[in-house]
Amino acid sequence: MAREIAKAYEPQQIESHWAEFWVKEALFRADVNAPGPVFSIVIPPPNVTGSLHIGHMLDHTEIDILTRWHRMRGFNTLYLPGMDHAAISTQRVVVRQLAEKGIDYRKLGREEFEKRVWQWKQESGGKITEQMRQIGESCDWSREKFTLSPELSRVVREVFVRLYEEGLIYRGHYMTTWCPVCRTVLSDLEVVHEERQGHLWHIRFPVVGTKEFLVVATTRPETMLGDTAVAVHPADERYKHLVGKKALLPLMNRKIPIIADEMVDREFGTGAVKITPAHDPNDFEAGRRHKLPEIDVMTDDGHMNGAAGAYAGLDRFEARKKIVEDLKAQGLLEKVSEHVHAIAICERSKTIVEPRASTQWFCKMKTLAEPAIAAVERGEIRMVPENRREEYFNWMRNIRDWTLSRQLWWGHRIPAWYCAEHKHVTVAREAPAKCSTCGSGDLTQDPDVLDTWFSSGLWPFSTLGWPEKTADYEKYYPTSLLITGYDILFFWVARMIMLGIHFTGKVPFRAVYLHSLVRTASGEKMSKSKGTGLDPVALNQQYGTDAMRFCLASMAAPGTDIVLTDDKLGSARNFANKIWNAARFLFLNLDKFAHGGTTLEELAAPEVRTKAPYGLNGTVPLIDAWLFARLAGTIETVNDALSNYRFHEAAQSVYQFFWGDFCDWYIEWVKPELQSVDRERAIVAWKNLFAAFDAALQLLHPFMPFLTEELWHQSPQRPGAKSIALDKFPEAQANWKNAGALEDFGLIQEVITALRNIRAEMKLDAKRKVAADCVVQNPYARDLIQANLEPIRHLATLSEFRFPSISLNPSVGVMRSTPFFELQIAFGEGVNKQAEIARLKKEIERLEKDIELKRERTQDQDFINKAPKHVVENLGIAMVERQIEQKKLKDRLAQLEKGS
RNA sequence: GGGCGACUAGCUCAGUUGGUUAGAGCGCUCCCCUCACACGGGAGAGGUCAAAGGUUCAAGUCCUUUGUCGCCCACCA
Repeated sequence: MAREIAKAYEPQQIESHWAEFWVKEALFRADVNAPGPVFSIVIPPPNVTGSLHIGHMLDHTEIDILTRWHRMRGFNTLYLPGMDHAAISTQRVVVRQLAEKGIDYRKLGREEFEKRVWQWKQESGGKITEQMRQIGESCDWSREKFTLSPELSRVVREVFVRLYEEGLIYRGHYMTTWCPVCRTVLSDLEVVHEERQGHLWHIRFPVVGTKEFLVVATTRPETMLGDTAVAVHPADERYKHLVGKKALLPLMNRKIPIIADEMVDREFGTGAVKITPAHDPNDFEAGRRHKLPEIDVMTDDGHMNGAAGAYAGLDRFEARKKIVEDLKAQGLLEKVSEHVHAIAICERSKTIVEPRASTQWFCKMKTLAEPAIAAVERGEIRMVPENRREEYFNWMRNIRDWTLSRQLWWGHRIPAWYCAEHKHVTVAREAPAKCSTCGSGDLTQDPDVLDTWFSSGLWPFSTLGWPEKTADYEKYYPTSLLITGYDILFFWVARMIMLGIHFTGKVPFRAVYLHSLVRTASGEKMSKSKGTGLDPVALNQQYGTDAMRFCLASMAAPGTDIVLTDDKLGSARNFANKIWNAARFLFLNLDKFAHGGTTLEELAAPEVRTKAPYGLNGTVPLIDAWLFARLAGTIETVNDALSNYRFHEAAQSVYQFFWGDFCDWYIEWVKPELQSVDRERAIVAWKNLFAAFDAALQLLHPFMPFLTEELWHQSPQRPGAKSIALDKFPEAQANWKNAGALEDFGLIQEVITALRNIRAEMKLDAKRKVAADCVVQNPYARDLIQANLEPIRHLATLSEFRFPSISLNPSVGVMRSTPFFELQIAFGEGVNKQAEIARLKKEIERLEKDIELKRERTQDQDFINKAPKHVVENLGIAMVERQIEQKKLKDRLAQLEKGS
């Protein structure tokens, strides 16, 4: 039964096959009744508008690695998938699409528009979950959730009503931030600040009844149309005499009071400030203090409105230009100075936002924040990397009320109704029949929807059935872990903690791992909807999903951002190919070997030869004891690293084990043994090879699920098993640990490397077999080397490996030595003496410096007295070793020079 | 205006609690298409750990200052 196995790993077909298999077999469906400790994780719900971008790829890779790892270790595991309705960005997408078809969404009307969005969601909203299936995420698809589903909307209303009844949600008229492109109010978090070079316009306000001017400085001249006062500091001598008088607002010819207020900074600008209560947060407060009228001069889309007099209808920036021109023409522009200031920009539309007083729904955050701060302080939620804690505390301690309402159509409609007669508010879980205050039946629901993060804030418990005490909720809440990017720490993580504790009395997750962001080569953040990023789907096609996963994992050091490049993906792809080819070697040779009559099952039944303590008598070969000791160490490192979200360390460790240890040394070492005429011996070799390979596949599976699943199925073992994903993660056996074997094999490796080094430096033909001599003083080391004579000869391409009883004569060949052994290849084999002389000189000099440093230290009384004993001892030993080595080299050099 | 992080090999980055000779991948040099793999094998070169002080017997690692870069938070017109 000779097999056909491709020479290079071709991931495409294999991936789609197993992706389909995992979904079809519903392998990852969680069972509340299954045994084992619980590991539950909910996905950071991607936007329904989205397709898989590189940030998701990282998120999802990390989540899936940990999920698969836990599952294989016997945890009752749930990975719950889902999507976010993403109020503002979804609305933007659909509005744009309609506009492309020449349809104005406002003309459609709300009901029709919502219908179109749902329709759109039906058609293309599932893209990202489809991609998640393709990349093999081990989700429980039967539990998939959507934030705007009827089921979760119920939870949203429940929470809203409860918070309202507790007095934590209120409606009021305050200063808010308005985006003229999105045409909605935003929360603080949706606004980003950017330093820009701007201007400070100094404008003359004539003081009524005098010839004086009061000069005010502003960065936004267009807002002056809504000015209702000018303020100076009460103690400012320059202006004291003007307080109480009126100023004439230029262009509008409105008389406005000159007031005194402590808020004014005498040092800034002219020390006089125009007050625009409707368009500036400070001015809003001042307006309240001084009972000033509030004049909103803008429309929802950033044009000047009817209150703006002659400027009505102009775009806000057009209006600014015109106003400046007009002021100049009237001689009222004192001067213009350069001014650097931070301007506020809508995170989504990138337009400059406007401070604007409006009536909105808010949530009081202080009371919610306190227990959320405490939970992290007490360590009930572990935050990784830890330095993010400070950021979290800082934000939470200075938290401000959350603007909940949005002037959008797509989202959770606010469950508040107003009666026609008195505008009484009725907040209810379901549409009420009459006003709760006056009993009127003429009710209208609030047109606004909730900030999309309101429903995402409930995600860990809303998805598990809360407020009902469902089996899922009881079993899987609190979730074990949250993995997401640090860019949404405040948007999402903090709010989940606050709302989770408030409503369930428990933290929503035991740990938060905030991962790195993936950046472009130029260091720019690749984020949702930006379009700057690499396309992971295309890259997965090109390199393989496993390679992508492994690449991301191996770069995902906590706290550092990732720059993904082709060469890195390429090397991960090479690793996948290496694994594939190691398997190919196993399978092809196994087939050949099996013709001898031994069944595959027999060969594959693991029988690790490390049960007895390994020794030189041959009962347990050194190579096996060494490999399984390395395996044990690798398992330990991987487990430890993954427990601490150190993906890069886990990946690196398994990479080194597979490539460096298993392929480069173990396979090469046992190759001759596998073909041995001694069939018993060969069978045992095969069993060990398989046992190690099997463990390696399991170890690799969380990182590279497709490749390992494929190879696991191609392996001849375990009849009846369904998937490696349900197999066990390898556990290090107690008798695998073997410090002696590690050390002893290390010596053998040194011998082989030293021999190869001579060959390479002396430019010997790589294929030419040469004779070498070896002198070992230490009897144990000599026995060890002699016991492994055959493999050494094979791996170092030697014709003969001799152990002369007399010491070696440096004048007859090139040598290498360590404290344990001396090796020599004679000049007759074609080596260059002069090159060796030069090398020796350099080496002696290097040792000289090293010895000198060590000598100084060993003579330092402070060091001897204060450093730990073992450090002092080790240093002494090291120095003596160096001295001996140097002496040898000097002798050798002397003899070589004498001979030449 | 506050707060945080980074600076280690040509490039991209690791480096847990301070302790012999600071690691990896890619790139580079030399040799090899050996019957798993050239997406490979073997052997190498390459670093005064941004700078200056300090603590310590001992500093890439701890402290201070400086420089360069990046990020977050912040209602100064």
